[in-house]
Amino acid sequence: MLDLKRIQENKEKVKELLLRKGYEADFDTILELDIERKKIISEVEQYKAKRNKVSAEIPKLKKEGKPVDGIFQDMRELGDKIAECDEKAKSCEKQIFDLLSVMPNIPDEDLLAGEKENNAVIREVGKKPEFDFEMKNHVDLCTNLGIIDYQRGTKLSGGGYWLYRGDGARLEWALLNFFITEHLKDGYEFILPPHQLGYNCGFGAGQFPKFSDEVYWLDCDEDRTKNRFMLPTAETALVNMYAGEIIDESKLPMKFFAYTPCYRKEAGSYRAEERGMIRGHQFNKVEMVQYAHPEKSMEAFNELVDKAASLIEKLGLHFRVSKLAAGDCSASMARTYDIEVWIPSMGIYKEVSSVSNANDYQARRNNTKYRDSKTGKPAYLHTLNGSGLATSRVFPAIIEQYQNADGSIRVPDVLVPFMGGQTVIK
RNA sequence: GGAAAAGUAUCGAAGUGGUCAUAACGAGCCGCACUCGAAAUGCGGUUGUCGAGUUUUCGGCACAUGGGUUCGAAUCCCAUCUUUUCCGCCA
Repeated sequence: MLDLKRIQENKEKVKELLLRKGYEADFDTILELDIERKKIISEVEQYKAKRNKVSAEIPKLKKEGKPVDGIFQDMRELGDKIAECDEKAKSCEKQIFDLLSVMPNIPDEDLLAGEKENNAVIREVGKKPEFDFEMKNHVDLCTNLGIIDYQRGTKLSGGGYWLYRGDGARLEWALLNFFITEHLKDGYEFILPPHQLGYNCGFGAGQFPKFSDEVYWLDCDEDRTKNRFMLPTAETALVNMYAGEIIDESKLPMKFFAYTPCYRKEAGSYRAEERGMIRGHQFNKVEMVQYAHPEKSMEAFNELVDKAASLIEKLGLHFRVSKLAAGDCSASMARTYDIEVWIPSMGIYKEVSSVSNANDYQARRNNTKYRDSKTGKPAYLHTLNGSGLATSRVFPAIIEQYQNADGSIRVPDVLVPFMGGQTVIK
């Protein structure tokens, strides 16, 4: 949710920044509605003040035995006026709210305008592995080893689902355990949230109302605000934990991570060209979230980027870090860096982590505040999130980058302890 | 899923149509006094939000949420949510 005050004070600047995201904002309607709203409120408050004053006198008059019928008549009329104004003010507020609800976050000023083509690689780690044999893709490797069962996954649930089997399930679990262990070392609190969330969580995270078709809905109420959905990322849960609360400043930053599967419809996506486990309807992910003081949120952001990168680095995978152009950041985010791992068979880098700073956008939507020690007043805090990491992209990268000539897979050193000492999958 | 009870500030809790909503009473927290210091005691302060002025301020709204009745609702009525207890089901 954007700050109406910031729009009032810097209309053109905000407009320009949003345009970098490819979003053409119309603020005039909203600003007019706000003026109208204030006018009505000023008016109705005078009526209400009068009603309160008169109401307080009625018991006294009654005690003195004075007639009050005439006053009741006047008050009834005043009551009607109040109801009418309240109605109008509410309508203005609702319109303003609805307009603001669908506006994306303002990108940070240093972001370039445009889409993917303007993303900038800011860091590259390791080298593309070279093979002195004919390299295979992860789908063939996994199928031959029997560690991923695509066919039976499809049999159970349709396209975009697979089964992890045997050493495959073990490798997946080892990855998750490795991530969890690393985050615990860094002092993050481990959370296992519900996978089914209420509408308000989707709204708070900024996914709804605009992207409510991208998740799986439970229940059948026609009114989606009454239904629950399967979370598309643990961020949706973590970022709403403190909705409506005022957090003591001394508790910031608060650092969490959660493991959940992520459920996504991925309707109309690139399924055809993305075989295997690159894009599924259900994948495992460990997600990191920080609640930060606004002045410290860049610091938190850098920490999250470094954490995500260090996980891949420890796995010994070749990857790069990209700073996304404004238009490639998701709607809720002011700034995003992607960590992309090399998938040899595809000849491209694929996102394994997306680290973002929402600034106060999510906090405004779900009303999460901290008490500022300087002013003593509550203020919106900043929320940040980053995958740490999504296994479904790391897994194929490991399979492909660690493949041997005979089709077996060497287990990355850091995972060996989590695989019970096993060093090769064959 | 069924039944009953409950939801008021940081916590416990009183208020059951107007005079007791910033909200009694108790505790916590902050400041001051007493003290060499602490404890104890005493005094004062301690919600959020919106609007108008912006140096002191004034006013509206909020008693789980949303409606309704009324000149007037924490209080009466309806719906929803949550919690607790009991019953049912269950890993």
